[in-house]
Amino acid sequence: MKKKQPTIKNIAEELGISFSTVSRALQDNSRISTKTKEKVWEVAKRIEYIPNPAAYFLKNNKTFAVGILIPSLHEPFFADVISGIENIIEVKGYHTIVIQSGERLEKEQKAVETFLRMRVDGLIVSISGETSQYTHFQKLESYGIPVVFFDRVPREEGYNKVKCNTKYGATLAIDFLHQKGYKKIAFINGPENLETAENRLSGYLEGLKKNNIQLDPTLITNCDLSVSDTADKFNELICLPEIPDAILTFNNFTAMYSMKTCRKNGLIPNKDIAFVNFGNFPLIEYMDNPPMASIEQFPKEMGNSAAKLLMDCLEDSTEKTINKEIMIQTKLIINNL
Amino acid sequence: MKKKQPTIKNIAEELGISFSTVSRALQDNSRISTKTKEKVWEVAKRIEYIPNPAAYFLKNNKTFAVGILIPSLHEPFFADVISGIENIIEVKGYHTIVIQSGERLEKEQKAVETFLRMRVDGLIVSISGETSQYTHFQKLESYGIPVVFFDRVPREEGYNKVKCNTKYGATLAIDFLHQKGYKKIAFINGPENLETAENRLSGYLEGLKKNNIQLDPTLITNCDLSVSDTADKFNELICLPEIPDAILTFNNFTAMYSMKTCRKNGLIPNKDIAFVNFGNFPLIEYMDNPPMASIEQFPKEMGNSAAKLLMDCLEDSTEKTINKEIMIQTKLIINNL
DNA sequence: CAGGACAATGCAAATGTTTGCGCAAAAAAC
DNA sequence: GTTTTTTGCGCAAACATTTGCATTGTCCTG
Repeated sequence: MKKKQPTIKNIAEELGISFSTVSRALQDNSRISTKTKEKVWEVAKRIEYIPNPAAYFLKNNKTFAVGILIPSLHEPFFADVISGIENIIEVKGYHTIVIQSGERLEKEQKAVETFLRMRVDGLIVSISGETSQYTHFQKLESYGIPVVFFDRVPREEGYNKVKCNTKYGATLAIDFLHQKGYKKIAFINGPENLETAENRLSGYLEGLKKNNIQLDPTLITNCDLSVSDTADKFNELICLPEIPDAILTFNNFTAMYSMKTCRKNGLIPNKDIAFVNFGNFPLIEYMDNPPMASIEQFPKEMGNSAAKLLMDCLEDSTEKTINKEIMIQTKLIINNL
Repeated sequence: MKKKQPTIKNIAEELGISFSTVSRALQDNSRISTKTKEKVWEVAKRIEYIPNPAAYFLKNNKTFAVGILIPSLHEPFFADVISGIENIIEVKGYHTIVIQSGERLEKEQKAVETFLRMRVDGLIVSISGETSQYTHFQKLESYGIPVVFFDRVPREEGYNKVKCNTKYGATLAIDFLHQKGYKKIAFINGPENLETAENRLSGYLEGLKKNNIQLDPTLITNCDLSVSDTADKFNELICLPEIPDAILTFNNFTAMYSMKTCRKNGLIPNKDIAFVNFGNFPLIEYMDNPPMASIEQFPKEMGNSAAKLLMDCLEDSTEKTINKEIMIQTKLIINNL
């Protein structure tokens, strides 16, 4: 059975003073004499008193819990973002609760319910590949729980967003490939409902125009990020009358999946078809034949920014929620073989 | 500002009954008439009442929170274990709080403090590479908070453990390599303080004996799981008068790190030196040249077992804590190229 | 030496639940 | 028609904490 942890009452009894005095002493309130405070602190330390967060919440309506809602822990990008978030919030006394949506809208909605039940103070979210309406998040806002979206953000206005300049990244990728002499550059993009997919596409288009490459719409395709669909889309591409000589992929996994399919078809990645991907996979340097280049999205910075923005929302007690958009730069990293 | 979520008082006021009746109605208590219950349920649903967990905790001393303490989220093994845990506990109404120790004892101790502060109901732990004393966990037990260790467990008796039969796995690996004709099989093991490292070693030794391979102690080395130390240990191995023709590594990362160092030295993995590793890396199938074989540790099963054991501890209100050891089997997976 | 000022502390209410106990009214038993 | 049982519900305490207000004691001032 669970033994109770010490409370301020235990301290009060031991010192023969009232527990309200103890409470104030622990808060270093000026109304309590230094002598009493020191006695209280001594006892508190000795019996290893830890304030009870449940009681604190009842009075102050604050849990110091931040919910993190992401598609999957297995994508190293998100694991990095989490580390970035934690670094910022832990020094402010907050802790995190992570839930994975698994790219499913239904699980995402359930997760929001869970966060509501747990009374988190705020939420940091990257939406699932299926999400295109945001009513479940509006419920949070209606209770005054601030939400910060990162990377995969709602398409609508009126939300806190930390975005990544994937449009620019896509253009960089085309520049790079064009300079290397590639002409038929395909794009396996992510789900159309994701704004970032749209941005990547517009960067891709801009890159083509800039480098005077003729647009071929058959080279552009969207996948649902699953293994099978990525493979299907890759197979469609290499069945075209003119096989692409380079492919840009939505993330690490679509890169991996399509490179595997590439090999299965007897084609050698980066030799027969050049690969460039979004998201710099930390293990890429341990691959024999990684994508030729990757668009680094600086997940740690994104985590930092998202966390800072959320902290601002939580500390600024101004009535209206902040609605800020932050843009993180991208960079093209050439994976030297 | 945070708006308050509805309470049972709101329901009581709306129906003009006392809130204790509402409480009992929500619990489907037999003392309340069906008619009243139905009215209560209707209102509760309409105003989207969610019980306040803080208030519940004050009365019942239960948070329905399970702490998970792991070395790193970036090791896919642990990400899989987490999914395994969640599948079990979420149906029982629990949720998880994950903290990474980063292989550091100090962070691990701090994490335990945090879990204590948050009043988690129980804890699932895989200890850091630095951990060889367990006093910080004993404090948890002294408050009656059950702890289940998995994979990396304390060397001492008297704890709940979900282990993996890595000893058997190591023997399987030697069998495999011997059968393939390898004779000088090196072993880059993990930190000596980990019991699982000891088990892997004894499986390695048993495998050698079983296959009549002469033991060469210079082929056995321990690393601290960092990139640099792994590389160092690999370099030492290939500076030996007799270079090993095969290497068994402690986990996915040591495999990756040493394969990279291998290539840096102009040697081709699996051609000049065969690689076999513990932990089946999910992305291994997307590598051009993965380790020749991997010892699958079934992380999802481990997560399931650990979670079930913890649930047993939490539900069995028998005074004494259960001290159970569960063994998960391993399997050698040949990574077809 | 009464009165006020001020310092140090205690009381009690409030937060949202659960639950033992008690109380009324209706139903059943005599 | 009185007593007993049952039914249905409310009161209030308890959980750990914070905080507005009240209380006590001491010292100073007029």
